[in-house]
Order: sequence, then C-alpha cells, then structure tokens
Amino acid sequence: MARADVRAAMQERILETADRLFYGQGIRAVGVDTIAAEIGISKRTLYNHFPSKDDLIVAYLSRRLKPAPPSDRPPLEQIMGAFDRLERTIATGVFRGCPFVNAVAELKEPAHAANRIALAFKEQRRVWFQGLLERLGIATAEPLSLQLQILMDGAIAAAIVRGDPAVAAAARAAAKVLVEAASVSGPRPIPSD
Amino acid sequence: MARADVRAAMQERILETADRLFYGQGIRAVGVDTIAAEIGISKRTLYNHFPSKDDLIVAYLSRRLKPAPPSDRPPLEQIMGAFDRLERTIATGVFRGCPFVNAVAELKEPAHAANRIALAFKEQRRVWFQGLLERLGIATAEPLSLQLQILMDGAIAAAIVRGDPAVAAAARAAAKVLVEAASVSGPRPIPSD
DNA sequence: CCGCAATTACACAGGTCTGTGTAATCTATG
DNA sequence: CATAGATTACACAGACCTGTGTAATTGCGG
Repeated sequence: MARADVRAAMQERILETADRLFYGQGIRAVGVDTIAAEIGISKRTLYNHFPSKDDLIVAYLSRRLKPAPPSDRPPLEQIMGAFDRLERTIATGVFRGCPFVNAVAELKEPAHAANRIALAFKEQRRVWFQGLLERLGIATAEPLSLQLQILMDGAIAAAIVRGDPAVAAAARAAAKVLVEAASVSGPRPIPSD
Repeated sequence: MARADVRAAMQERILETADRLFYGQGIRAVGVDTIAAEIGISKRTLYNHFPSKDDLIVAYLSRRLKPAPPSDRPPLEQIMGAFDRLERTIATGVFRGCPFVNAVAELKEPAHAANRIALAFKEQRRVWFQGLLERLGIATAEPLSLQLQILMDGAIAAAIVRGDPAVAAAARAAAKVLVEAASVSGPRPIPSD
C-alpha cells in the first residue's frame, strides 16, 4: 500500500513548488514546464498527477484553505493577533498580497472555481471573527466581523502598493477602535474571559 | 498644426480602448492585436504611437491619475461620499477592483513603473483624506487618513470576491465610527463648517 | 524474478504573444 | 499638384504556452 503514499508525497511536492511559484510570480506568469523543471521531474509526470493546469490551480488554492487552529487565548487577543501576524507576514520574506484575491483578479473567467474557493476563504475568516466577537458579548458581531475582514483585506492591498508593514499596525489600531466602540454601545460583555 | 491634434486624438482613442480591455480582462490577458482590432486600426499603427506594450501600460495607468476635483461640500460629507461613490461603482457596470493594485499584482517585475504610479495614486487619495480631516480639526489626521484609505482598499478587495456592493456600506459605517472617535477624543473641531 | 505502473526524454501540434520588415496606399499641408 | 507623414495589409521571426503521443527505462510489489 506504499504506492498511494508515494503518489501523495509526489503530489505534495508538486503543490509546494506550484504554491511558491504561483504565489511569488503570478498564476499566469508561471508555466507548467517551469514548475516541473523546478522540481526536477518531467512535464509528463506532472500531467500524470494533475490532468490540467486548471486542476493544479484549484489544488493550489484548496491547499491554502486551512481553518484557523482553535486557541484558548482571550478573543480580543486572538483578533489583534491576526493583525500582528499579518504585519509579520508583510515584513518577512515574499509578500505578494492575498493569493485568493490575486487568483480572482488574474483569472478572467467569472465561472472559474477559484472564485468559489476565494469566497469560501474570506467567509471562513469572517465567521472566525464573528465567533470571537460573539464571545465578547458584542451584539453587532456579524456586521463588525465584515468590517474587520475589510480592514484585513485593505491592509493587504495597501501593503502590496506601499511595501510597508506599518499599514497592518494602522489596521490593527482601527480594529481596536471599532471593537471598543461596539462594546460600549452594545450590551455589557459577559466577563467570563 | 492639426497634425498634432489628429495624433493626440488617435492616442486618446487607443488609450480609451486599452483602458476598457486592460481593466476589464487584465493586462496580461489582453494582447496588442486585440486592442488594435477593437479600434479597427492596424497593429502597426498602434506601435507607431506606443513603441511597446509597456509604454501603453504606463500611459494607461497614468491616464487614471486624475486628482479629485475640489468641492465646497462639508469635509465629512465628502469623505462619506467617497464610500458612496465606491458602492455605486461596485454595483454599476464592470467592476474588477482597483486598476493600480491589479497592475502591481499582475506585473511581477518589482522595478516596473506601474509600482511608482500605483503608489502615487494611493498617496494622492490618502493626502486628500488627510486634508479633509484637518479641516475637521482632527489632530490625528495623518494616521486616520491611512486608515480610511485601508478601508477603501479593503472594501474594493472584498467586493471583488463577494460581488456585493454592501461591503462599501460596511466600510462607510466603519469610517464614520473612526472619524467620530477621533473627533471626540481629540481637540474640539473648529465649527466653521 | 516477473510484471506493472510510474517516470523519463523527446518531439510535436496548435495556439498565443510581442515586435519588426516591407511595400503599397491614403491624406492633409504647403 | 506634389510631397511627406500616417496608415494599411501581410508576412514573419522568435518566444512562450498547454497538452499529447510514443517508446524506452526504472523501480517496486507480489
């Protein structure tokens, strides 16, 4: 039964490289030959695992759809931590924006599966925000969660153009103001944590 | 001297079409042949006006660098109006995000002139926000202007993925909260308008 | 050790793209 | 009308892309 394992390992190697190149240079800018050459396999082998470039694109995006690991930190700390992580991501290594937004912007076909995956990702993050806000006892958790998501996406877009991690800190400060405003004007939070 | 006028008119026709196609389908996705065919001129003529596709891209982006027309409406109204206009833009016609962010994301060369133009555009808008905030007597006008710009960019990015103009309204509401929070905590605004 | 599946090298079809070369034609200006 | 510049049609080079066909080779499981 090691055959399936070997096959899965090869697929993962392909996806790792595709991720690095697709994200770093753009999906349209990277050819299938380039990915195969980077790994050191033949193009034929790559097509044996992914029957078309579109399949590879979908797999590349799906692989990035990992739900956030549950944490026992206080909700507000988790929310602020998301912006801190973004700031570190912008500062460290290759930052080229949100891979999902880039994919949607780069693939002109409106019915592409990338749109569905991108929407799923954004909604997943928004719901994560919403859950934390509800634990803070905030009544307007749903609209506020969308606003936090907008701040995240805005910091990412601004960081692409400005190349400055400070935009994440600015977004974080804005998020803090919004959450606090919703806390005082809404019902009292449950002081459980 | 009508020769120069005719030449300028042709350049404008080319740029109009390039704008529509570049923005609507992506810079990399649209070939020079397609633009020429759409206008009904030969590819040779297009290359007579723009010696390379890169020149055309730069001209396309530069043409969108128009400063906002001065307005005598109250500053807060102008700020909120920017989000209202964004909401209408998302809802009406072809919306494909911010052309400058898209260009930077699509062109992998980090030294491309598009980066400079995109930065100039974002900074132009931020300074416009800053001036209005200063007229409101807000002490933290500069950092707040960056936060408003982040909200704009975030609403744009979220709208691409969600296809829902409501994100602009959410961003607008968040902007209102941020401006009001900065107004009450800072020095009193000058009640001139 | 046999056989099967994966992998490889290599060529190629068919399409796209940017940019140029050329010779003919059109058009407005002097 | 004459001339110079703009435009046209058309071919083509050179590069890149996705995807396939084929035959030889490798390596692992039974």
